[in-house]
Amino acid sequence: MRLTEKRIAAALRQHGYKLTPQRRVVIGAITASRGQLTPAELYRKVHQEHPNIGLTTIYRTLEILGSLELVCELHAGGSGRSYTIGTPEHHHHIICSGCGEVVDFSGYDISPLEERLTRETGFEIEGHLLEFTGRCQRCRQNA
Amino acid sequence: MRLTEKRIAAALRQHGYKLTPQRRVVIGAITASRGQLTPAELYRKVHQEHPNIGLTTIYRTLEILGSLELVCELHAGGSGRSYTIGTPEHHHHIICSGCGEVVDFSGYDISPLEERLTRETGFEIEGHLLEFTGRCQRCRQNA
DNA sequence: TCTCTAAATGAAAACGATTATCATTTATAT
DNA sequence: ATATAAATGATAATCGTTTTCATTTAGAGA
Ligand SMILES: [Mn+2]
Ligand SMILES: [Mn+2]
Ligand SMILES: [Zn+2]
Ligand SMILES: [Zn+2]
Repeated sequence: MRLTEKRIAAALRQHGYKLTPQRRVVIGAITASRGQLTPAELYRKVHQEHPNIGLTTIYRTLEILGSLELVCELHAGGSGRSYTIGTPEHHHHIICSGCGEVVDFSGYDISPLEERLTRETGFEIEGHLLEFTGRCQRCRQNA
Repeated sequence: MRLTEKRIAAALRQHGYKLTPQRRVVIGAITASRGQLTPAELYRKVHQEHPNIGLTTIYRTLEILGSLELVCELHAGGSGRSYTIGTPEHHHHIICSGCGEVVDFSGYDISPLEERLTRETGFEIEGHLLEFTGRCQRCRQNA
């Protein structure tokens, strides 16, 4: 279940951030996309409708949204950042190498593995990164 | 079990790459390190003993070693690339957020989850990214 | 509704990391 | 020893991201 524009706006407010037109536009664009977006892609996308918005603001907005976990940062793709809309619960991602579509999944409990690692290595686990890449149904059929 | 300099050299040869002094030095430095190294760090490290080596060569060597899976690329750390020595078998990483030490672990079978995802999402899984961050024993004691 | 102020914006410049170019050197096969 | 394709390194170019700073503005309060 993906976050809605309304919820994201409310969360921003709750943390004392102002709800500017530029931020609304960025939130709208992320929410509308099924896939992952780089800051530059997002910029191109919103700049058509709203030429009065700078790339810097895109970066700043994404940083805030990321810190509040309202968007997810993806890592599996090569270099450079890319983002996708967040969800209320902890989850992970599958990313299509064909079209870039991002599918969330949850219900996978990683803590047994964490416990094993703590036992075997002495590490205190702080976080994890789990992503899959693959080909979505549509991309497989078109090939 | 980490790859040795000897094995890496042999693999390079096997794939038709020349074994230059610069490549030997890079391989030696990666093999000697317990942690992750960025290209720039690697450069600093080898430049002391071998001033006749360019940063460009570091990049090129790492790209080759990466493509042959002789080194591992890490993703959990913030921005920028970092590398660590490879192993013969498939494995994953735990990275200490304190000192940067990288510990390999294997024996974790991710395919049941892959099958579940294929069933539920229709994706054909191509690859995955699984990394943990945490604090190693030593860093915890020093804090 | 009007005023005020800290927060936000955007243009520009600065910055760091990575890649491309190209003349020179060199590892390796013959 | 020679030949040659591959590799190197200095430099410049490029790309993504951050900083700076003068200007604008959202939202709180009167
Ligand atoms: Mn997500
Ligand atoms: Mn490894
Ligand atoms: Zn697809
Ligand atoms: Zn440590």
